[in-house]
Formats: sequence, C-alpha cells, structure tokens
Amino acid sequence: MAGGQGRVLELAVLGSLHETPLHGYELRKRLNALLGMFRAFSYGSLYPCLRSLLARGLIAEEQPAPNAIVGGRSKIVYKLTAEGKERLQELLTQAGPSAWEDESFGVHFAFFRHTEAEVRLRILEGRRSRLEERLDAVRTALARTAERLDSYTLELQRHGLESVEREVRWLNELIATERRASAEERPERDTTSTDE
Amino acid sequence: MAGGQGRVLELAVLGSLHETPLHGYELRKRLNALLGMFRAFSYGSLYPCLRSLLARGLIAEEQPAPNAIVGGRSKIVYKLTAEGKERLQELLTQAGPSAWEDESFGVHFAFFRHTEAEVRLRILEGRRSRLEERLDAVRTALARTAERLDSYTLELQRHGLESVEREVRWLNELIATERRASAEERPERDTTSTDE
DNA sequence: GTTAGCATGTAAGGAGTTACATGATTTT
DNA sequence: AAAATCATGTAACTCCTTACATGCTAAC
Repeated sequence: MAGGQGRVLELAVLGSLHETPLHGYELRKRLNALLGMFRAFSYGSLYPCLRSLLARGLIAEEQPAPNAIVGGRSKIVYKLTAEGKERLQELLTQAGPSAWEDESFGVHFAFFRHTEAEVRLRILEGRRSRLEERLDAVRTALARTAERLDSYTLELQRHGLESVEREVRWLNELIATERRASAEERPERDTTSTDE
Repeated sequence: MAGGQGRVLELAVLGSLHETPLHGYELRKRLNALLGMFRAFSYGSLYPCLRSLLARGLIAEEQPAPNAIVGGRSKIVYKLTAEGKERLQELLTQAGPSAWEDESFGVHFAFFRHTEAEVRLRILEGRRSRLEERLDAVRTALARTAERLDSYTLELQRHGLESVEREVRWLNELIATERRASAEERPERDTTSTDE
C-alpha cells in the first residue's frame, strides 16, 4: 500500500504518457490494447499509480486549453514532467532481471524505441538465457520421468516446451537483427568476436 | 494471510499427493518440473499451504515404516486423506474461469487424467473462448492504430497474436480429440449437432 | 573440515485484483 | 427516460515472493 505501485505499471504509464498526454480511463484502454496478449491492468491499480506518480512530481495535470469553453470538468489529463522523462530513461536503462522476467519483458520491449541499442541487446539476451535455463530444467526433469507420465501431462509438457522454444527462436532473430543494425552504424568495430 | 492459500497451489499440491506421498522439498521440485514452463512456486508459499491443508484435515503426515530404524527424523512426508481426495475431486469438477485463466489452466490441465470427460471439454472450450476474446480485442485495437505504431511495438503485437493463435489451434485439436473419444465411448448419441 | 545441497519454516511486504461507490455523458 | 459507456476513485483482500533463520547430511 506504500507509494511504489510496481515498477512495471509505472514504466507502462510513463512510457505511454511520453507519446501523448492521456487521462486514466483511456490510458488503461491503450495499455490493454498494447499489452493485451501478455497482461491486463485494472483501474484499481492504475488510479493509485497515477496518484503516486503525481505526488512524486513525475506527471502533472494538463490544463485544458482555455479556448475550449467546455463545462465538462471531469477528465483529468496527465502529461509527463521533466522529472518523469528522467525517471522513464532511468527505468529504460536498467538491463536486469526486472527487465526480462515474464511480467516485465513485454512492457520493456514495447518501449524499445526509447531504449539504447546496447541495453536492448542485453535485455534480449537476458530473456533468452532465462528461457534457456527453464528449458534445461524441464527437459532434464522430463528425461527422468517421461515414461511415468500420463498423456495429458506429456501433451502439456510438449506444448510448453514448443512455446518456449519458439520464443527463443524469435529472440535469436531479434538479436541477430540488432547486431546487424549496430554493426552498420559503427562499421569500424570488429563483429566476429562478439558472440556469446 | 488467512487459511485459503490459493486454489491453484492447493490443487497442485492435492493433485501431486494423489499420485504419491511426498515431503515438501521434493513436492516443490516436482511441481516446478511439471509446471516449470508456466509458473514456479517458492517454499514461502508451499510450506504455509501444506500447514493449512494439514490443519483442514485434507492431508496427513505419513508415519515412516517402523522397520526402518532410521535416525533421520527430518523429512515430513504427507499423504492425501479421504477428505483430501473429496476436495480434489471438487476442485477438478469446477469448470469456470478459475479453471481456464492463465494462472490456473496449466494446473487444471496437468490433472486432466482425474477429471471427467465433460468437464475437460468445458474447460478447453472456456479457455479457447477466453483467448478468442483477447484476440478480437487486440486485433480491433490494432486495426485502428497500426500505422501509428513503431516497429518494436508492431513486432511485439505480431508475436503476441501468433502465440495466442497457436494456442487456439492447439486447443482446437485437443477439443476435436476429446469429442472423438467421447463419441466412441457412447456411439448411440448423435454428434452432428454438438457444434457451436 | 568445509562447502554444497537437502529440508523446514516464518515475517514482512510487494503487486495487483475485486467489489464497491459515485456521477457525467452519450446512445437508443 | 432508460441503458450503456465514460470516468474516477477507495478498501479490503489475494496470492505469492524475498529475505531471513535454522539445522542436518553428503561429498570433496
């Protein structure tokens, strides 16, 4: 119940408001459209988060344009402050487990446009090795107990392994693309020894 | 912090102990090998859960065989009681959102062997329509904003859609298999009108 | 004999949901 | 004028994690 309403949601909010000012209700819709395949936030977490960000000076209420003689005084449109932009950059620079775990990877990836190339690469590689650890653990366990398992359990394992393997291949492609792009930008550096 | 340490973990524990008695440490390893692709439990949730199940009479400490003159008095092996078996059946019979949401579907599926055929079918269909709702929502939102999105966001959406579509296809196959199997078991019933 | 892994547990807290409560505005 | 949807917010609660605390036992 303290102020730190979750780094993931905080990043998602700051990142969205960096593109354009928004009010809470629509912000939630945007987030759930953007991340709908991975997670969904509720108002019960979004509004307290906005309140906390406002109190910390990372966002501010945008004054409605005075030419609009609107009587409708209900929407509260928030925009990013200078401190908010700094905080966003800080969050986007962190390349650690908090960036590549299941709950947070999607959000970090969604704002890769604002992330430095080196950080992007480290996050993608971090996620990949996280998934490979998981594959190793499950495959090892499976090799020891496969014949004792019923068909539903086996099918679940098979499907789970396949999904994670697919994500690893996807990451491989992204990593290769990133490496090619950064090699093009600085062609003076040697790229043959940058593996692993 | 009350007694109800989560229906998902409760189901996972009861289901595992139904196969064979186990002590906490190994139970956790089994669960994380079984469900490692979807989620992982920590000791901090497992031991309180065992304590709660013990207090509710759903599991019991298994007495070590008296022929073993083992001085090793440390492992606490739990086994399912009659009430525990009833509770497990009750949990496995529930075909509702609590069975097909992301956090719980894998656990329910893992114990499908002990689930009635009709319940299995309803859970698979429930999961499928849950995923299809999600696809609709994201696709609609995407159609309205696709040209404004940067390449990373688009790639994330593309990958997310593809993953969910793959799971839907997987579910379609499973549902078809289930229908075929139940048609074989009761050939007197008509199966042509059971489609949506 | 000391590191590594087995084994059990607890207290505090983090991150978010659900359900509730309220009111304005648009659509039918 | 009723129903739907937009819009904001809070309190209580759920479920799980992290970090800590402890001791045993097997391997090197």
